[in-house]
Order: sequence, then structure tokens, then C-alpha cells
Amino acid sequence: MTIAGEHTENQILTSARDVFIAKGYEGARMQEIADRAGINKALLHYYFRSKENLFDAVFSEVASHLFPAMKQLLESDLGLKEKITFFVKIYLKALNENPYIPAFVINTLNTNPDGFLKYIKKAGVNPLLLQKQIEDEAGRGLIRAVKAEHLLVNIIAMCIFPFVARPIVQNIFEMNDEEYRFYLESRETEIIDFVLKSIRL
Amino acid sequence: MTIAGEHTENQILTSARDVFIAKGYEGARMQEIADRAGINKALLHYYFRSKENLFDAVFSEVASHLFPAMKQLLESDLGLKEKITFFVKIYLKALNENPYIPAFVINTLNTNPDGFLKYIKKAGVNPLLLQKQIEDEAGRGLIRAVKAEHLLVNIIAMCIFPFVARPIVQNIFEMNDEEYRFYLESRETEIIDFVLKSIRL
DNA sequence: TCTACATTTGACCGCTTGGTTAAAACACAT
DNA sequence: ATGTGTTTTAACCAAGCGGTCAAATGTAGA
Repeated sequence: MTIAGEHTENQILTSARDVFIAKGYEGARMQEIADRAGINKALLHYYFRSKENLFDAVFSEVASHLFPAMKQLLESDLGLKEKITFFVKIYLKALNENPYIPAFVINTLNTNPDGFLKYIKKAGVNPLLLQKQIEDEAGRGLIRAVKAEHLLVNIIAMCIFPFVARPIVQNIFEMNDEEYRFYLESRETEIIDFVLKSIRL
Repeated sequence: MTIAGEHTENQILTSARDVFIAKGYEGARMQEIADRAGINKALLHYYFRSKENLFDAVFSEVASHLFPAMKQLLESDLGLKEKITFFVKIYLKALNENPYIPAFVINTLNTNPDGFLKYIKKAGVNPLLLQKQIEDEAGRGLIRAVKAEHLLVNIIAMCIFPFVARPIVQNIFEMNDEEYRFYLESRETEIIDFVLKSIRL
């Protein structure tokens, strides 16, 4: 692969990601991806043999950024409260930089449930360590006992939801875009506070 | 409209809802909707002039079931803790009966953001009442002070997330379908407990 | 400059899609 | 039975889709 070739390939991947995220798999058009990449449509098939291949390439790139940070943090040796604090901060920062990814993932997840297991499995997120830490700190009277599979889901849910359901939330609370940006910012301390308050003794 | 006609129309709406939810707007095929309804494809256009019209009909029906229950509960005169308890129970029950609706709504919300505001506005969910009640009960020392726009979002997020991200959650925690059903059931008391613990003084 | 290979293009293809049409089948009041 | 309006159908259409192909262009070493 030449340097020019790599540049073209990256251009395609970037354009494809944008279009797939905005329109979903079925709604995305190979022509539009080609146009945005500034190339001929036939060239898409030269680099990625089919639409499905192209989508797989895009998705695996997105997925590869999704889990490792989570895994790394879960396996660090911080105290639980610090771990939760950092996790929420890192996670919300990542979401702010890619606000459309969760909806994209959810959409793909539900219209095409197959083909995901490999990415999830490969990520190797292991909640057992978290459970152990919870039990340990609960035993030492630092927090109350909670189940890891609920705590983790609760935290992630609270982080992601305002991004995937933005139009609903924004409208019910009658915020403009500026106010919503502010609202998203304020959720960082709010979620951390909410969780820590809940798991205190 | 004759009785037979109404029957056909309902048949179409039911089939259309199933297909739209399973495949999304772009992925849904008029032919498949017709087949499932046991009728000719041309008859779809006789009752609903276009695919877009049919989708609107389906979505407005779904949306009309989404908010009224929420609104009614928020405006009832229960104490906050009872209100939260009932809300989670009712909401999870509705989700269990229609587990694919949230993903469908999120998908539509993000690929076609327009046309939603009317349903949301019409629903008239008013969080001001909730905020007032929170301030009141906080003033009386029953709970700590929280912001309604965070509390409400937190609760709904925790309820919905395991339904829209089921494949991920199920896989990370290595559950089979039976175990996941059980997990979803256990979340009811877990969420209620998590929230009430968080807002205690 | 010639050669061999990778990259890029415009034109094209078969198929599926949402949508139309004219006629048939039905329902029902007279 | 007949006429009238509604409901249903098979056949069809133009447009748009993902994908292909042969030819053109670029790029490097010999």
C-alpha cells in the first residue's frame, strides 16, 4: 500500500463513518460516501469489496475505542470512589468528542445483532474484579454492598442516555443548544455525586 | 370506513410496527409489511399513501403510549419516594411488554430528528411540578436536594439502558437469555433502592 | 524510455425499491 | 337483478441501489 493509497483509505473510512453514523447502515449510500471522500464510487469497491465490508471496517474502528479505556480503568488499583469519579469523567469526555457513536452502536446493535460478539469478547472487560473490590470495600465499611452488574450498568446508562435521547430531554426541559451543552457539563459532577451518595453507608 | 376496512387498517399498522421496529425506516420493505398483513402491496398505498405516511401513523401510535403514563404519575399527589417506586415499576413493566420500542425511538430520533417535537410537546410532561415537590420534601428534611432534570433523566436512563444495549450487557456479564430475564427483573428493586439510597439525607 | 504494476475513472448492469394503474371482486341499497 | 361506490388485486414503471469492467492514468524501477 502506497502513502497515497493509505491516504485514500483513511479518507474513505472517515467519510464512511460520518455517513453510517448519520444515516445508519441501510440509509447510507455508497455514492454519498464516495462524494464526501472526493473519489469515484468504484474506488470504494477497490479498497473495500462491499458495503458490508466497509461497514465492518468502520465499526471495528469505533468499537476498538469503546472498551479498552473502560477495561483499563476497571483494572487499575484506585479506590472505588476514585475509580467511579475518573470513569465518569473519562467516559463523558469521550462521549462529548463523539456524541453520535452511542446512537450508532445501539442502532447497529438492534438492526443487526450478529457480528458484535467478537468485538465485545475481544475487549475482555471483566466485572469480576470490580465485584471483588466492592465486596472488599463494603467489608471494610467504606461503602454499602452493591452488585457490580447493576452499579456498572447504572453509571454507564446515566452517562450515555442524554446523548442518545437528546431531542427528547432537551425538549421536555425546554433547553436551547447552549443550555443543553451546559446541562451535559453539569451532569459530570451530578452523576458522580448521585452514585457516591447512593453507595455510602 | 367499513368494519372489514378497519380490520385491514389495523392489520397493516400492526405489521408495519413490527417491521419498522425490527428493520428501521430504511431497512423496512413495503412488500414485507404487506406480506405480514396478508394483503397486496398496492393496498398499503390505498390505505396510507406513502411509506412516510405509514411510518408516521405507526410512530404517532407508539409515541401516544409513551408519555401519558409518565405525565399522569408525575402529576399525582403521591410522596416522592412512592412516586419514584411506582414510576420505576410502571416503566419497567411497559418496557418488558415492548422491549424493542426504545431502540426504535432512538434510531428514529437520530436518523430523522424532525417531526418528533410535535409528539413531545403534545405530551406536555412538566418537570416543574416534580422540582417543586423535591424542594418541598427537601425543605421538610425528608430527602436531600436534587435537581429534577437530573433525577428524572437518571431514573429513566437506568430503566431503559438494559433494553437498548442488551447484547453488550448480556455478553459482558456472560448471561444466557434466562439469566438476563432474571437480571431485568432484579433491576426493579435495584433501581428503586439505588435512587432512594442516593436521595436520602 | 520502456515495462509492469497499482490506482483511479466513467460508463454500465441487473436487481430491488416505492409507487401507479386499470380492471376485477365485493358490498349493499334500491 | 341492477347500479354504485368501496375494497382488493396483478401487472407494471421509473428511479435508485450496490456492484462490475475495461480502459485510462499514475508511479516506480530497469
